[in-house]
Amino acid sequence: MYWSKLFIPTLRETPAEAEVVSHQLLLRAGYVRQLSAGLYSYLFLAQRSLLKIMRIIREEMDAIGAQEMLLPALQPAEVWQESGRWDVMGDNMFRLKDRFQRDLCLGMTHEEIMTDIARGELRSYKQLPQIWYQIQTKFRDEPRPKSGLLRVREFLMKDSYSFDLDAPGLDAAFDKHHDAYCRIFQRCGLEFSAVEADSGAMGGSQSTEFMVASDAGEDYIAVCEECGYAANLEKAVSVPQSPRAPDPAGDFAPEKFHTPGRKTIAEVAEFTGLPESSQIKSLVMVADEKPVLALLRGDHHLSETKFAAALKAREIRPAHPAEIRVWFDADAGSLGPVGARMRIIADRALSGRRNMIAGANEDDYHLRHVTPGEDFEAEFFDLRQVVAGDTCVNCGKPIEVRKTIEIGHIFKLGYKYSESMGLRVLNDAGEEVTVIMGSYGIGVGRILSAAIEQRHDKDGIALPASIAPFTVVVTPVNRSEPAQAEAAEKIYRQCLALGLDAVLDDRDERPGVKFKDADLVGIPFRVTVGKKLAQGQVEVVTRRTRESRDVPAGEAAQAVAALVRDAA
RNA sequence: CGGGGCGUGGCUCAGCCUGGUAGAGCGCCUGGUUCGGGACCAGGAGGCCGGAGGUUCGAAUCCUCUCGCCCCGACCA
Repeated sequence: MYWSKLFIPTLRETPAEAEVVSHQLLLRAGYVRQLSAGLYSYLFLAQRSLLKIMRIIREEMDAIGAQEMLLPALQPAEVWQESGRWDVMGDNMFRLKDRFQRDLCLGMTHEEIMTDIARGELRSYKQLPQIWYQIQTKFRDEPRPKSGLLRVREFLMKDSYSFDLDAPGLDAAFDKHHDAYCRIFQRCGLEFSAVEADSGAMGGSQSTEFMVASDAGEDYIAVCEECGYAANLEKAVSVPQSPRAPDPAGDFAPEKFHTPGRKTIAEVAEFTGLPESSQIKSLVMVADEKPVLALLRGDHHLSETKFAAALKAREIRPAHPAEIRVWFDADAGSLGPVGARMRIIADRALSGRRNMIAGANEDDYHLRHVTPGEDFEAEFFDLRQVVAGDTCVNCGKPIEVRKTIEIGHIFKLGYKYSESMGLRVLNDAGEEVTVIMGSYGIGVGRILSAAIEQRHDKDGIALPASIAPFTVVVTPVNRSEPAQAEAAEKIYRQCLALGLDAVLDDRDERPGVKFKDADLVGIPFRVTVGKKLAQGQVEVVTRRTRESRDVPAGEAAQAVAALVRDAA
């Protein structure tokens, strides 16, 4: 294609509304324009990249025997009511009514639709297993769209769904997806981690998330470089660092002492001269409308996911100050387990500790010599959030915490949808059995954003050839030199003949403008046709590394093709 | 939903406090000179100052309401 004819609206300056790098660059490089909060138009360049990403996804999905479909985005309430998610999804779902006042929604995901298709058609174990997928726009009424294309209200997802007769079948489908996903992300040039994850509102027994390390991300993962353990922070386990100071030995009774104005763990630590790890942190939570006191070591943080899981609670929240006042007759900052009249659950790191500091449930007073199991009773669970510096439960090496972008998530759904929606087949004994399902998502747009987050520099985007909008740009330096224009045109045609995705920068612009734009847009290879043409030479430049080699003009296209092959 | 910030040509922003006929740079158009990392000269187009109400002789500027966008938090298939 000829650049002069293309719509590539690059910006010299960074638009003010963009905060994260990928967003800034997508706007500056003319890939996207924003219509409204969380709604983006994907312009020519973005669409080319997305099509390449989707082609990779299709190739790998097809390779594991998955079949592509196209499903409605507009969906009737009935199927969501059947699965129970019409209520569960709450405000996250876009809902509307048709002219007959029937309830509809815009699909956030397609478990219900796929299950509905399957239950109408799958009758026999002989038809299993099946893997069906779709690449489509999905909708979520985000409370706060943000970070450019990372959290949006309308987004392109690939979702696949597996149907199996039994658990080993599901395991196989899950593993196939795991492997296919690794290949997809590798081909997209991403550095990623597959981590254990919480299944959340999707339901199901086991799930793995695919995460790309990035400061623009919203998720944290815990990783052990040594043994490969990796988990979402919501779920991660670790061995905490030992308390900073040993507990006082001896069998003491709790003893109240005055701590005027000392409310936070840090203030009490400073006041007592004892480290935070010698304190018991008391958090008042409300789980499914019932008060619960959660206890942690002073320097630890509560994992709300683990807390909810421990109580099997659907909804949890911190208690309001007014509630705390009523229940304890003291304010947050002076609370403790001794004498608390509610369910108490404690993190395992408190098990076996003695003579710690805790709030006295009286404003401006704390207790010393508080011993779990003696001075109060609690149920022990793992409630603690992993922090950097903890050690791995498998190998004892240090755990690292990384900020990440979630680009894929695969779930063993189990029987959640097949049970509620009645998807059953006959097995070889003629008995009716419920089909077991899995679901497997990839955020297509997120791959693009994540790739840019990982691969950019001060000059712009540096995507790998596999997903860059063009593979090579041929740039004549001086258009007024007919020889350069002719040579560039010829090289461009040779690139096309070799199957390279090429663009000829035939704009009547100064060379600096063309170089800057090519760098910004992120075309992996550039053939510069300039003054060395007099000696029959042109330059082949690699965007990422800035490496440049002179080659005879007639061999330039071949040289680029070779570089593309090497990179793949 | 709570807290904060911002809405002025396509983009980045000044002007607002202290009301008096709307500015700069970049981009865009025309002509010319240029041509290896976002050129130069000359000429030109383009703005209901987010919207509505109010105060005032007079509002981009002051007041009220409203809409939108961004950030932090809550939330996050």
